Amino acid sequence: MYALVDCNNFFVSCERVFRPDLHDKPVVVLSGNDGCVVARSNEVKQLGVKMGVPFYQIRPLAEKHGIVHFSSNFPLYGDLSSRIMRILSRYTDDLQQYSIDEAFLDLSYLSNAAEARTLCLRIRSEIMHGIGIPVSIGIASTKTLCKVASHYAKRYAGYAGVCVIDTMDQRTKALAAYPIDEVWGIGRRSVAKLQLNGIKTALDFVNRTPAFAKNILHQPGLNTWRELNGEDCISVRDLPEKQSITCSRTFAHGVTDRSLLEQAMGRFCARVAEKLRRQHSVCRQMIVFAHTSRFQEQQFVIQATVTFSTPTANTHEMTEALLRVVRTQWRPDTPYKRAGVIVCNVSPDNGVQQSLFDVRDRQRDERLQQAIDRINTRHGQTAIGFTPNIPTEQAASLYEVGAKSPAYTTRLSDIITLKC
DNA sequence: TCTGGGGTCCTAGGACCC
DNA sequence: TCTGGGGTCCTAGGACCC
Repeated sequence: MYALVDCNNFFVSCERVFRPDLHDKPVVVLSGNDGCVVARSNEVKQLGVKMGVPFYQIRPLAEKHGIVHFSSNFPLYGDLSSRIMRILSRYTDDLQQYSIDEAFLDLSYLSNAAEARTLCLRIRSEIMHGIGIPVSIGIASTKTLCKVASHYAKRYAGYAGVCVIDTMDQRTKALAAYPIDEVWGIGRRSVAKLQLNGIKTALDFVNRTPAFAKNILHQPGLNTWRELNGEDCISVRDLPEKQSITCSRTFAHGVTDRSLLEQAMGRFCARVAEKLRRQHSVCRQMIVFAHTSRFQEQQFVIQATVTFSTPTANTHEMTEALLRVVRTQWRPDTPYKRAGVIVCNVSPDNGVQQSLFDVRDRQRDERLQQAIDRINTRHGQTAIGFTPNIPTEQAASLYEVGAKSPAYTTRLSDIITLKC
């Protein structure tokens, strides 16, 4: 038996923790650059605002209904998330965190569904009182069915936030009322294929043969079919080491100044290198890209895949490679709107096979890296680096973060003051 | 005017091996 | 004229997730 704990409207709920005045108000959280809506309160969902719409398209609606908007504040969401996960880990030896706002708990140590429900009601109230985030919990024998259950838990107040799918009868009823496009693992393309075959609900799908599922949707679709039929076959690994790490951003305005672009991309590079080192990994390849707006007719791209002869996680070495790419491919008077760095071919940093023709002094690189990391830990992550030092104001103008809330729980100067 | 960011897994086909 | 059989590894692209 599993329980899926899923935070309700997570980013919005995080903002509300420190703004109780917004509890019944319509609230959205926006993506980078205040571009798209990435989280909506229930009030906003009821107004018909869809996930992912560009914010400018709903501005009139937002003004009319007084929708409050926030720029995304990941330090806050990440911190509240880890507090929730810490609570959950007390209730099982096997906690699989699936995303920033969801986790599966293995509850097979309990003897029946009623016990599971009682426990989950307690977990729910502990998170509500301890952190201030409302969660929904779905309990079932497979992860896909947990998703179904949590969907009902979220929508019907009668469940008090915890819904169990235990018996055949409950499963049939739940699946009959569950649209096929809501099923975990069935995306847009698959929905189109299934609808051509007259499948509208999850029940329609499970009533077909496994051969049909495999034929239309291949192995992943067959796994989903099995899970909906109660066979536990999808595993979720708890925060494994990343196989690839990306840092990319869309800029508020097209960037035509090469130094500015280099500085921005240098930070992306430093970020991915740092994340690599934190998980004790090195990468063999790095993809560097920058391109003009994808909504323009004519597009220009800087794009290259760099292969390191010896796998690395060294910011200096990676930045050198990055700058070579940018300086070779950069076009003057071209407004680069989005850029990024991706590392792939990631492996553990112990036992790196050094290239026979390696000319770098790796021990020296290592000492320099450690010195820089120490300085940046102490004085801020961008205190020193390898790319041009752009005045703070100019660097800040790259991104729109007009409505960002304070880092209430992760920065000393942002801690709230209570007036008693 | 304005349109996010970060991941995973699977599959088919090419290139190569004996 | 006719042209085997059995593998592995890599890659790009598709599909999906939050």
